[in-house]
Amino acid sequence: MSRYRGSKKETLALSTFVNLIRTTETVSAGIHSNLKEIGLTVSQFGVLEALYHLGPMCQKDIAAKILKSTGNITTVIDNLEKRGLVMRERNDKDRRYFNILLTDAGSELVKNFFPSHAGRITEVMNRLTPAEQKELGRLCKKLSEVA
Amino acid sequence: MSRYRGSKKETLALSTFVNLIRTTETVSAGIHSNLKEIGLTVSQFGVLEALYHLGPMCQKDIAAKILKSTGNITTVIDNLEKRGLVMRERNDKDRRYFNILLTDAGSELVKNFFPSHAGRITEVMNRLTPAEQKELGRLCKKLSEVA
DNA sequence: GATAATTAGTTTAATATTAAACTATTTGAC
DNA sequence: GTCAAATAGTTTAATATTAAACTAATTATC
Repeated sequence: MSRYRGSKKETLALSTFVNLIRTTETVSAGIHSNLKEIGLTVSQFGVLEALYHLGPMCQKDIAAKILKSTGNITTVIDNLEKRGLVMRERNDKDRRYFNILLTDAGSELVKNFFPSHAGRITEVMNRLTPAEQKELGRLCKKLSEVA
Repeated sequence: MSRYRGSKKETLALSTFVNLIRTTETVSAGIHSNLKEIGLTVSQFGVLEALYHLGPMCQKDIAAKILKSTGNITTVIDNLEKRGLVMRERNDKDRRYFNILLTDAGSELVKNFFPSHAGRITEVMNRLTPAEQKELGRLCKKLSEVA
């Protein structure tokens, strides 16, 4: 097998890319595994977290924040609404918008869960020294920049 | 908002984590956007690629390779099989297994698509110098290690 | 001021994804 | 050799996810 041979530059790029993707998926899966305890999906938690840290937002902004389509946000908000964790509030200045708000239950849930969540992330990321974390951040920023 | 205050170490860990996740998702989405051209999902392409580079495999090994559940692989293989890109072949030594093979059409598809796919990855990763890519690889490896 | 273009959100149809319960087969322990 | 445990794969029920077509509301243009 291994029927494809690229240049040295290409080989390095491919292996770095695969390494990056797999590391991120593995780390992310480990950190999010505890969400099952509170019966939330990663996207549901992402929405609650965004609302908690940034305040009420319309669905389009939520979609941009968690990098998903607006169609998907409709579904996720529907499910969160069914469980009483968020509310839709029609914007009366511009009736195309909903303002999405955390309910008290939603706010409580994030408040209670977030510290242990942050602790889990810290524990994993602290496998790197602070200098290494800063370097990783710099490399990510450079990778994201649209040249 | 911003109702949560952690230590300096925690703040660095959280921002590095978010940066890593968002960068990987953005980079990955950009690279995989061309899959629409050939009507494949990311998982479908991942399966074809694994079979192409590593040879025939059973479903459990495919699942491990692309970091998905075996239940999911059943669905993905079903859809690839419907399109004539892979075949299931019962293993006669141990009839619990299927050997999953690329068809000629599947093999052709990967062979034709892979060079431009590799090119796209190389283009993005080359925003980093080779030394930076190696350092990113080292940091990923360190992050993945179960201490 | 009527109408065209734009915008926020929903719906639809398709595939993905998981955990958990399940079937079929093989292996291991007595 | 028989029965229990383990293993590969499937199914089920639920949510996720997207692109594309759609509705309702707003803004811009003439």
